This record gives sequence, structure tokens and C-alpha cells, in this order.
Amino acid sequence: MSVNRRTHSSRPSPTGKSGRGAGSGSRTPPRRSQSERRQQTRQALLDAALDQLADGIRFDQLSLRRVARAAGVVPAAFYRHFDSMDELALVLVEESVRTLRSMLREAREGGTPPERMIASSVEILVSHVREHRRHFAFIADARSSSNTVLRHTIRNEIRLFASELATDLARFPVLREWSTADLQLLAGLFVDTMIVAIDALLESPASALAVEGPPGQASSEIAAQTEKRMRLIALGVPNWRSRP
Amino acid sequence: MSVNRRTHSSRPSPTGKSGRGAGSGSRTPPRRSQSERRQQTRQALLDAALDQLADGIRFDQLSLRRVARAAGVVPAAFYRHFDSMDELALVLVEESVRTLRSMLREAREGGTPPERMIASSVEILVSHVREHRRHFAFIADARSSSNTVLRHTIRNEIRLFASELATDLARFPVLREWSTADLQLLAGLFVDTMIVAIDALLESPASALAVEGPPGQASSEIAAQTEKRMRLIALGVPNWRSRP
DNA sequence: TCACTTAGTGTACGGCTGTTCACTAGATAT
DNA sequence: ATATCTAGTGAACAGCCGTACACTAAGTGA
Repeated sequence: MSVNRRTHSSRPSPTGKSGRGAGSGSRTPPRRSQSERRQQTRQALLDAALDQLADGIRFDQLSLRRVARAAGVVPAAFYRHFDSMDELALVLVEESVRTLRSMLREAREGGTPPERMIASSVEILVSHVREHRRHFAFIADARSSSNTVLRHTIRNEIRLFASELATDLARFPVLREWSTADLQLLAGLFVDTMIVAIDALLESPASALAVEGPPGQASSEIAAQTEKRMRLIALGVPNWRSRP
Repeated sequence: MSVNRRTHSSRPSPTGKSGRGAGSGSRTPPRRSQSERRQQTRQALLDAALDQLADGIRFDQLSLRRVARAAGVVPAAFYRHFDSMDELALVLVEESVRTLRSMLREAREGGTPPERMIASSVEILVSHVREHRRHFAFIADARSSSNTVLRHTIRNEIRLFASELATDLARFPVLREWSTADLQLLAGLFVDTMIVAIDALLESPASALAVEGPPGQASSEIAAQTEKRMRLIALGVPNWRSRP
């Protein structure tokens, strides 16, 4: 995990011999420009945080010191890149939201026939969570973080995501006449169903040997369950009237 | 919040006069049996924890010392009643689950006409959350706690809740022919919709002056939104076939 | 009345936390 | 070649944490 080679030590080298290429097998450290070093450490900090998140550590328990340690850097060095853990979190929001939007884009562009729409969306969801587990773990976690700003930020992004989905839904013939509010309702229901699926997907493989309760479902079961839920919701659409 | 009157002090009374009824206006402390005292402090600890939870403090941030302080008791005294915060949490689970089941009972027993079923359930949900805010706050929080045992325990209880709802649903004529699995699916969808509603209800009033994002919706809006979601789901029911 | 039990006290300890500061070595600019 | 800049170091700080321990006052039972 450590990014930086030890550049100087408090204890002088035990052998008097120092200088480049002295030790057998020790190679000259690769020359890196200052900006390379900087950018690399910064990313190491972000990666360290994401890795811990993917390992089931919650953001709230993620201390500045733990992140620095996992990045192979001393705590004080953290401040060269971020003012606080909260600021690091906001960078992770951007990264993760990009992943989220890429999922929407992927679902949009393939010329999927309407009757395959739900199945295809669920497949994309599952594969995206598998391939970008760390980002989804962060999103899921941040959603219920104790950091108010972070929590509100991520929830707002999810609301935006639902809004985009709503305008996509508007293109379906059955939904042509629907009011904006009703489209938001439907999209919100779909999105919340996805979130439940994401939570389940994240729970299952990391805690495969969980001590308590039913063993985490396999991702195929979760996918099947999610697809059924969405189909059931979609079935109500043709009969929907806003006022009861 | 403090339950126990100061019973002795490290510093001797500044006046030499000690003994009962000495000071003007000081009344004799009410005699309490030992078991009364014990039970009272224990409840004060539980209440202190619940109060903090209702104030938006997450269980993870809730330290033994904070709880003890809020209960007006020294940290070491905590151990006379619970081995650890985790053990206290499990007691709160029992308390809270009782509240949850009382909600189901209330929804069951009133002779509600079928077409009012959803509206009535949502009303009961909203009023229950208002009246037992602390328990619901704990449930919502524990669901995503970092304590694995606690999290699994509460999720299992929610699964049980969904199962009971499923058997209730089975009594509806439209659902007579449904398989158990499909009933579980439907119940799960309803329950998750409720959880979303609970989260929203808990968010709104405590953080009425939230710094960021859209102001929390009023509970009536949340109720309306939730009712619509459930109605939409219910509309799909008559057309449902398990295999697509 | 007197010994026993027990709920709660006060103090102390080590461990982890965020933050600060003077310092250094390697990259950069003159 | 030399001076400047800067990413990272290591040591120190105060604060909160969980836990341990000896102690005390009040309630309890013989």
C-alpha cells in the first residue's frame, strides 16, 4: 500500500556506505517529478479510504490516522492534500457519482427492447456494483453517514439520479401522459428498489462467513428478486390514477 | 436527567453540621428500596441512550461515557447494569421490536374496509413513529450499525415483520392463490417502502433547520407519498404472474 | 444491633484520536 | 552551483475513550 519509499531516516544507515546503487539488489528509486509524487500520494490516500470502505469499515470509523497508515504515510502528511476527512469524503462523492452516472448512461444507450428493459437494467446494476464495488460501498455508507453535509450531498445526488431516470421513463409510450410528479414517484420507487439491491449485493460477498442470521444471498438471487420487484411495480403502471 | 441524588462527597461538608434535615429547605431524600434504585438507574441508562438516538446521535458515536453522563451516573456504574454498550443495544432491540409489533397489531385489529387498508396503514405508521420516535430512531439506526450482531439481529426482526405481514396479506381475496414466495416478495416491497418512509419521518422534524439541501418534507407529504407508492404497488397485484 | 451485600464513587491507566511544529531531502528555478 | 520550495517526517500535545480497582454509604437480613 505504501507509495513513498523511505527518503530519509532518523537513524543513519548502519553501514557507512550510502549513496545510489550501493546495496546489492537495491535499485535506484525511480525519479519522479514533484507533481507526480504529490498526485500519487493523494490518490493513495483516496484509495486507502475506498479500500477500507469496501472491507466493510464504515466511513464514521475511518480515522485520518488509519487512512494515512494504510496509504503508507505519516498522519501529518494527510494535511498536505486534504483539510480533513470530510474534505476527502467530498472528493470521493465526485468519483462515486461519476460511476453512478456511467451506469445510467450504459443503461440508456444500448438499444434494449422495451420488454427487456427491466431485466437489462438489473443486469447492468449487478455488474456495475461488482466492478465498482468500492464506489457503491461508499455511496451506500455515506447515505447514512453521521456527517450531515456528506449525507445530504449524497442524498441530493441520488435525488438527481432519480430525476434523470424520470425523464428517461417519460419516453415510454405508457407514460406519455403522466404528470411530472407521478413520474418522480415511479422513478423514486425504482431507485429505492435499486438501493435495497445494492445494499444486499454489498452485504453478501464480504461477509460470506457471517456469524449470524441467514447467509447472504448470492448475487443471482438478489438480481432475480430485484427484477421481480420492478416487474410488479411496472405492472401497476397502466392502471395508475393519481387520485384514488 | 440525573436519577441519583448525590449520596456522598469526597469533600466533607463545609459546615461541620451534617446529618438529616440540617440545612434549611433540604428535604430528606425519599427512601427507595435497593431494587427500586437499581431498576431506576438501569432505565435511566436506557432512556439516556434512546434520547441521544432521537437527537440524531448515531449508536456508533454513542459512547459508554456519554450515556453514563446523560444518565447522571459515573462511567464505572454502567457496568453494574450492562457488560458493554452492545449488551445495552440488545435490550433496546427488545423494547423497540415490541413497539414494532404493537404497530402491526393495531393495523390488524381495526375492522378496516379493504379499500381503506393502505391509507389506514400509513396513518398508523405515521402516528406510531411520532409517538415512539425514539424506538424507531433506534431501529433505523441499528439497521445500518457497524455492530455486526446488532445489525443482523434487527434485520432479522424486520424479516420476521415482513413474514407476518405476508401471512396477513394472504387473507385478501386477490392474493388467495399466490405462492408463499410471491407473498414474501410483496410484503418485502411494502416493508421496504415503510422503512423509507420511517427514515424520511425521522429526518424531518429534528433537522428542521438543516443547513443543506431541500428542507425536510412535512410528515403529511411523506404520508401522501408513501400512500401513493403503496397504491401503485398494489395496482400491479391483479396482473402479477411469477414467471414473465 | 451488627455484619453483609450492593449501587454508585473517584481515580488512575494505556490507547487511539486530531492537530501543531520544527525539520529534512529531493525536486525545481535561477 | 546555489538558493528556494515543498512533500513527507517524527515528536509532542490535549482530549476522549473503555476498563480496573479500592472505597463508601445506604439498604438488607440475622
